[in-house]
Amino acid sequence: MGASKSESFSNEQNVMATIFKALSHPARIAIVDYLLKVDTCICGDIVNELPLAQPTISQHLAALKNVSIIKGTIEGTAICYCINSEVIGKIESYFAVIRHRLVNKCCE
Amino acid sequence: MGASKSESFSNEQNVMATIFKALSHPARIAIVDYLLKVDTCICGDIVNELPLAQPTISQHLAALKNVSIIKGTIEGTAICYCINSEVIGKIESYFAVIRHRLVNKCCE
DNA sequence: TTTGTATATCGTAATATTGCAATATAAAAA
DNA sequence: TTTTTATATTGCAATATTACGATATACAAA
Repeated sequence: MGASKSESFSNEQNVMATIFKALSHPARIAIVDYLLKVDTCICGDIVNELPLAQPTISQHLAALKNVSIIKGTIEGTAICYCINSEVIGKIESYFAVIRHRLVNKCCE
Repeated sequence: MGASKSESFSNEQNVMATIFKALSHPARIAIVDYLLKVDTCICGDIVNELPLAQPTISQHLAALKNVSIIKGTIEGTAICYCINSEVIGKIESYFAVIRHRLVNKCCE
């Protein structure tokens, strides 16, 4: 085998795993970091910021865009990428539920 | 190549990517879900809960344990796994920072 | 000690990811 | 139209992940 048996899990479980997979590479964390650091939404000069070739950055951006962690808006020739706070909120509430359920659990 | 160039990124970026990678598979999300659902910390009957073979579950548990999302305590022959709220807190503060920096950003 | 129970590790096949050179696309500028 | 600029896609090699049968380990019970 080798492929993950996603049919065996709930839709919600697959969705969360897919979101976390998008964040599972340091380059993509670095892209999120950079998008947060710059004041305005920034376009493709992420290529100058990271030690990766342009096609590689483009792939990582696509991975983040596919799960809507970032959004891209066309600005002339360039594309302005920025963080989509909606998905951030979804992740936050996932952990809020965990936090809530952890109260009065064992192992502490 | 094919290996991710982790040397090129900050330690914090690698740490966060590694934590998210541990959560990037639906079986591991299902394990976290299950650990939250059961009242007490549960041991290896996760094998009966998920449609995966015992060695596969063991691998997924090891992946979660490696990044301290879960902790395992030996209880006789069995091992009692449970969620480690410390790491959950680390992830929560990561997103709290993002949330904080998203205020007054563009793209909304 | 032998047996049973719980979990981990090994070996390996199938599949997915990563990275980049080369190339394509698409819109603005000349 | 041609050129430039910004980004995406293709193709492919290197590497990582996933899944599981077989086997090992480790401890408890008989």
